[in-house]
Parts: sequence; C-alpha cells; structure tokens
Amino acid sequence: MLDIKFIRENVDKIRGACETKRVDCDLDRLLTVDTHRRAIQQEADTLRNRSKELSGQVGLYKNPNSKWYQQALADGRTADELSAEGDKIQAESAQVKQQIKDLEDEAKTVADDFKALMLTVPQVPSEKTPVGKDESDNVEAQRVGEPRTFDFEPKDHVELGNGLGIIDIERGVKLAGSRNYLLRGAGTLLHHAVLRLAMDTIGMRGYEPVTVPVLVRDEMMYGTGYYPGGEEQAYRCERDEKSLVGTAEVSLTAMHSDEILSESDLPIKVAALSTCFRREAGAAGKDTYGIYRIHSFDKVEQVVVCRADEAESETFHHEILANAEAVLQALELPYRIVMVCTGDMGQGKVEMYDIETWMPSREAYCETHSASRFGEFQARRLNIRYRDADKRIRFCHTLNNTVIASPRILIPLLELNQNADGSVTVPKALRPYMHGMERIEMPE
RNA sequence: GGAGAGGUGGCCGAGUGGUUUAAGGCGGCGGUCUUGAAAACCGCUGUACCGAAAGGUACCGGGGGUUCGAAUCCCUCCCUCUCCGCCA
Repeated sequence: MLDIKFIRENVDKIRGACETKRVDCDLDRLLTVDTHRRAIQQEADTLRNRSKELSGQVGLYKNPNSKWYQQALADGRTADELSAEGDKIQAESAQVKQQIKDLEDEAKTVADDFKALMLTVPQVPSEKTPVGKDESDNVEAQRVGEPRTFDFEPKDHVELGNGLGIIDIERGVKLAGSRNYLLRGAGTLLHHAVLRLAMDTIGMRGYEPVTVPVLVRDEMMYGTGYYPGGEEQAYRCERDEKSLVGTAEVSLTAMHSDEILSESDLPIKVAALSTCFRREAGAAGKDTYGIYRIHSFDKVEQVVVCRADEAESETFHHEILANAEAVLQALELPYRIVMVCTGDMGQGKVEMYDIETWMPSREAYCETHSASRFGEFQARRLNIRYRDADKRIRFCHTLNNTVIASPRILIPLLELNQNADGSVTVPKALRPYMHGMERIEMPE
C-alpha cells in the first residue's frame, strides 16, 4: 500500500508503474473515490459536531443533578418548562442523527471501495529495474562458478534419488497427490544438513533465529501483499479464516505489525526455518517432473525491517543477497544473479534480484532464491512504524530473501556432485551435519 | 470442548448512561532552584483522518446494536487468565 497523498501527487509515476508492472489498477476511479471520501468525511464531521452540541444541551435540561439545572430552577424556571425545552432539542438532535446515519452508510460503502482500490496500487519500481514483460526480460547481473561438464552420461535427480533410495516420489504421490514426495535415509540427512548449514550461516551473520507459526490470520497475508490476488496459490482453512504460509516471510515480517518501534530497535534482522505450502494452481503441466515444483517444502528465510531510508534499505538488499551467496558458495554451487524486470517482480516490490542455480538436467540456471525490497509497501499494510530521531512516527522499510530452500536445492546438489557409478559426493561443508558422511552410496 | 473472570493511553489503574474535555499514579520531555546532580515544585506528554489555517472528527480489544447522548447497556467475534476435560 502507498500513501494516498503520495498517490495524489505522483499520479504519473503510479500510472507508469501500473503499465510496466502490468498491474490492473483503476487509478482514475481511486482518485474519484478519494475525493468523494474526503467530501463525505467533512460533511459527516460537521454533522457529528452539531449532534454533540445538541445532546450535550439535552443533558443539561434532562439531568436534575446538574449544576446548570439547579441554577435554572433557582432562577425561577419550572421543571416542566425545562423538560419541554429539552424535548425540543432532543427532537432536533434526532433529525441530525438520521442525517448522520444516512451519511455513514454512504461513507462505509465508499471506504470499502477505497480500501479495495488502495490494495491494488503497485509500488513504484526503482530506476535501476529493467523494464520488461516477463521472466525472459530479466537481466543477468553476475555469474559465479562454472557449470560442470561430465565425462560420462549424467543422471537427473530423479534417477539418482531413486537409485540411491533417497527420493521416493511414487509414495509421496500415493500419500498426498501430485507434486508430493518423500525423502529417505541419506536424502533426509542431506535435506536437514543444508537447512542447518543455512541456519548456522545466517545466525553467525547476526540474524536472530526465530520459530514462527505457519498457519496465520488472513490479515497477515494481506499485510505482506500476498492477498488480494494470491488466494489461489495458498491453502486456506476456511473455518478458521487462516492461511498456510507459502514462506516464513509472512510471519517474520508481520510479527511486528501494529507496533511502534523505537529507532534503536532497528534494523531488525530475523531468520526462520519453516515448511512452506503452495497450491501451485495455474501451474498445471509446468515443472511436473521431479521435486522442482512441489506443494510443500522447507525453507530458511531472512527478513530485515529497517528505517525509512532508501540508501539504507539498498545496503541491506545487498547484505541479504550476500548472505544467500555465502551459503551457495559453501555448497560450491554455480549460480547467477539476475535483476528481475518490472513485469516479473510483483506489485509491492521496489527492486528484486533472483539467484538462479545451475541445474544440469534442466540445462539452465533456475530460480532458487528471491531477494526483494519493498520500501514502505508492506509496512504500511501491516502498520509497522518507528519513532525517528525527531520523534516523528514513520513507516519502516522491509526486505527479504531466501537463505536456502530444500529440497529444490537438492536438484543441483545431487546432479552436480554425482559420480559415474551413481553415487553422490557430499560437499565438504555438509559433512559435519551428516555424521561425517563423504558419499551417498548405492544400497547393497 | 465445558464453566468462570477479564481486556481502559508507553506502563499501572479509577471510571455502571449526561455539570459536553478518560481521574490519579509511574515513566518521559521542558522549566524553576543548584557549582553539578538528586529532591521538591510548575508545565507539557496517545494515534489516525479531514482542513491552507483556525479548528473539527474518530478511537477505552474488533465489529454491530439500543439511546437525543455509550468506556459504561445489549449482541457477536477475537484475545488473556483460572478451573475441568482431552492430548504430542
């Protein structure tokens, strides 16, 4: 959500953002509704003011205990007179009350309209962000490491996982339907090893480890920007009006909603390991092979809440990107960083980098991480504020990035470290988390 | 899941329908006094929206209702606590 004042004063910028982000937002209607909304408020405020005056007067005439009433009696007025005058004022007040009621009904409709429209206004992308229509217009910024070339016919992660008895998709599907899987034995060890390495790395870099709820109130989904629009992508518990999060970003960012932080609390740096749930509606037929796109997975996510300072949040954007890179480098995986273009970045984001890791079976760099900065967009929706040095209350800036998501990351990990005999060498950084295991071998 | 008690400003806490302003305390800020500090005393001290401003309006957990008038009465939801039941 943006500041309505900012929207009023920067209509062209917002219009541009709607266009380049390909966001459907009826800006003209919003501005009309806004004008109407303010006019109604002024009128209603005036009427309420009048109503307060009148009912206060009634109070004088109708309350025998008031000093004013006693004085009136002492001045020679009778109780009947006072009562009659009170009735007259009361009648006028009742009229005003009806006017207020009518106006309030209208105000409510207009306010609902206004809110719904406000939720659709996109954040303005940074100047650096490439303009483009979709993924294909993202711009590569950097490459690290070399994709491996094989001197034998390499297997993909499904063949490897089956052969080693560590990935069992068939039984996963039996249990839970398509896009589900089991990890077994060394597969589970590897999965946990990667997540623990990520938690340890982010913890050593000054991020507080947090354990969060994964089933949250719908308002947190609205607050982080997943709703409205993303309802189809989430599992929702109708009865409880709660949703399963698709990422711990939701809980980590919303944990400070409705708070006024002091500037000395900032920046807040947190990280959580959580299961993530995604319906993947509309992705039918896409990435159906293997464990690339699945309904639930585990992810370590990092979130920063900082002061409302563009330069500061840019600095943290680079920091959270570097944190993720440190993990990939420890895992010795080749990756590249792409700057996500306007059409692919999402409504709320100012700037977004994806990290794509090389996956031999897909013969491509594929998304494994996503680092976004939102400016005030999420903080406004969630009402996360702080008091600055001048004691002014301001909205914070928020950012987030993946640290590691598994089992997706197991795809490059298994495929790049495979040997001709179908075994997989465990990267050195993971061995301490796997009882020192150096290789995952074929079962006897 | 059942029964009961609650939710008031940054914190504590009074307030069961009306002299139109949520008492009082703590904390915080400013001042007087002081070489400085403490104490004492005085003043200020919530958020949001509308407005050029003056000013106005809303908010006592959320939403709805009764009334000329609601922190106060009614309905409903959320949350906290106590007891019981169930339980990893």
